[in-house]
Amino acid sequence: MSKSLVSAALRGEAGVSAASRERIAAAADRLGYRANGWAQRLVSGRSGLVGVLLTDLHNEYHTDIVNGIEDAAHEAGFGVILSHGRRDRSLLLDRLQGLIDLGVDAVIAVTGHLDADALEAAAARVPLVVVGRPESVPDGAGWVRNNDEEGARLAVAHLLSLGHERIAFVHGSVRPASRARRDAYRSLVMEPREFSGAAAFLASGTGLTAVFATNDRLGAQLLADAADRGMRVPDDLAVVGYDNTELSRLVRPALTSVDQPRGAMGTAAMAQALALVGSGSAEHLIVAPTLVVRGSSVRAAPLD
Amino acid sequence: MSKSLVSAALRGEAGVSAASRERIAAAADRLGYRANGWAQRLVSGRSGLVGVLLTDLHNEYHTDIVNGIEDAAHEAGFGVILSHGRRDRSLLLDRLQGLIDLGVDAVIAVTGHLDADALEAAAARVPLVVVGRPESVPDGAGWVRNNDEEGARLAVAHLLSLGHERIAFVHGSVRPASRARRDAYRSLVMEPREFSGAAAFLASGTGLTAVFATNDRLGAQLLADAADRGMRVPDDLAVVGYDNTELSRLVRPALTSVDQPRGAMGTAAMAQALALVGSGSAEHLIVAPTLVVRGSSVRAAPLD
DNA sequence: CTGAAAGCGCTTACAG
DNA sequence: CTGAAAGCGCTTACAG
Repeated sequence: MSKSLVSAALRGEAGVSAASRERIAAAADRLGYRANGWAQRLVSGRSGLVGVLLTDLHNEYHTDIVNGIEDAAHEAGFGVILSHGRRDRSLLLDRLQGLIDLGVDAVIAVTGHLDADALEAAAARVPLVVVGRPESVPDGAGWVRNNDEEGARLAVAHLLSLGHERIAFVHGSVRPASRARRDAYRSLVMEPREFSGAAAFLASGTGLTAVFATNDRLGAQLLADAADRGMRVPDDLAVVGYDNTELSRLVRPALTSVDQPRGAMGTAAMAQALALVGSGSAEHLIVAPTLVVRGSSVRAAPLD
Repeated sequence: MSKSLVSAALRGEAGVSAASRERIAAAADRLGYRANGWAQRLVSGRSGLVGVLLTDLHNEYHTDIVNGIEDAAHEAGFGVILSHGRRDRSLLLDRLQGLIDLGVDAVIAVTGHLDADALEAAAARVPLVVVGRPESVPDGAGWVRNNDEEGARLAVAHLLSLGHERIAFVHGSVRPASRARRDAYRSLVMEPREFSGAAAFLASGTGLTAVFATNDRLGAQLLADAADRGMRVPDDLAVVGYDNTELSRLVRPALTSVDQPRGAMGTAAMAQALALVGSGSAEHLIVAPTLVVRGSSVRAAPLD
């Protein structure tokens, strides 16, 4: 039983008799032997690992994308390593560097918070796929995002179809995704009114009858603030959010929201990462959002 | 400029002149050189990495603990690798094995979902710290959890002090933490009534006036279901949750909830992991929960 | 500070 | 299938 035989058997290489394979597996089991991963990686030059960089763990949007990535990675025999930079730019860069130094075969950045330079630098060192909407994506990197313009259109068209004419847009931080939604909103509404934060909107007292929030958290905040002021939703105010997270189902009235196919986005991102590792090139993908109607915009809507 | 000098300089070892250090750093920068981490780990036998095993990403409870771990790890010069097994037992075991195979210096399992055997096997292979409440924790492993009995006592005492006499307990899956809360609840209430799930409670129509939910998600679900049935909270029904997550602040009325010092728990877990790596032994830590009163139990409570 | 040597634990050919 | 050899890219002594 040579060293090479054991190595081949343990890695499941062809050309090892069933008898040896079994004997070796049994012995390894008995001895608790496991190949040293660092030595394997050192010699093979590949890690079998893909690094996932997250902005924010505590957000279902990110989580479901990660699940999609993990499913696809597992199927391809890859391990997934998660790292998260909260919303701190320098922390995010630090974690990105950490993943690259670790030697992952590819990085999937699930964030819109990295600037062009940082992405450029990362893409030069490792196959890179971005999920989300940063300022720009370097050539040669993969990219998956939803069609924000279309999502905004769905939201606004829904409110217009309900007879609302004075519709506001509420955003938090102004990032590319939010900006795209706002631009689409502007092009569809006669007198666009934008507010930064739920409080600003409600304090304005402008008599607007509907609001499109750029994410569910803001949407939920609007519902809470409206309730605190004794406003009835959707009668006094109709609200539409974005992301269709669990939150949209837990609040009352439940929140009408634009859905992104998160699992599919993760799976596609992993497929692009594999393509980059293999052929060196990857496609970009823009997925279509859909609208999920609930009680925050239509009284008779199902509770979900 | 020998290989050894470069190695020492790059690792910031003492005994390298400032001049060499600078020249070497500059050259490395120019060439884009970075030491191969696998080779370093292979030869040093240490990874500088701690693996964190999560049950569920999309839960603020877990997220804040991770933040605490990361802060402490960063301070100690350690990197953090996250891995998550959703709520699937075999997936969780798989990920745990993956972390160990990767060669992390310690594993922090932020979950109560691993059974005694799995924990025992893991602890035999790597310094292990558990955050949460599994069935049992192996000797030699670190452990951090909150005092569930005390948390339940805070919740029930609060409701009793408001004059409620018929208080229900609602749980989801029955795990040790939930069981401990239930046992404490039982010992404090005259006629304990337990329900599995929010729907079961509300369908019962028993005229109970208050409910203690074993987590915020269930609490939020109870609020939603109560609203759907036209019940007024807290007048018709008072609700208390557990975990004091963002959800408790976003729903209306806002949810009274038991808080665990999550960040501190993460920090303590990392400290235990370092102690295990160093001296080989670690303490157990049980932290005290506190009660955060909001509108779901007291009408006049601040909105938060 | 320098430089050559040994070795970390594997995989990869290669001759048998 | 076997076994010896070389090498992956580093760090660790060690003699100068």
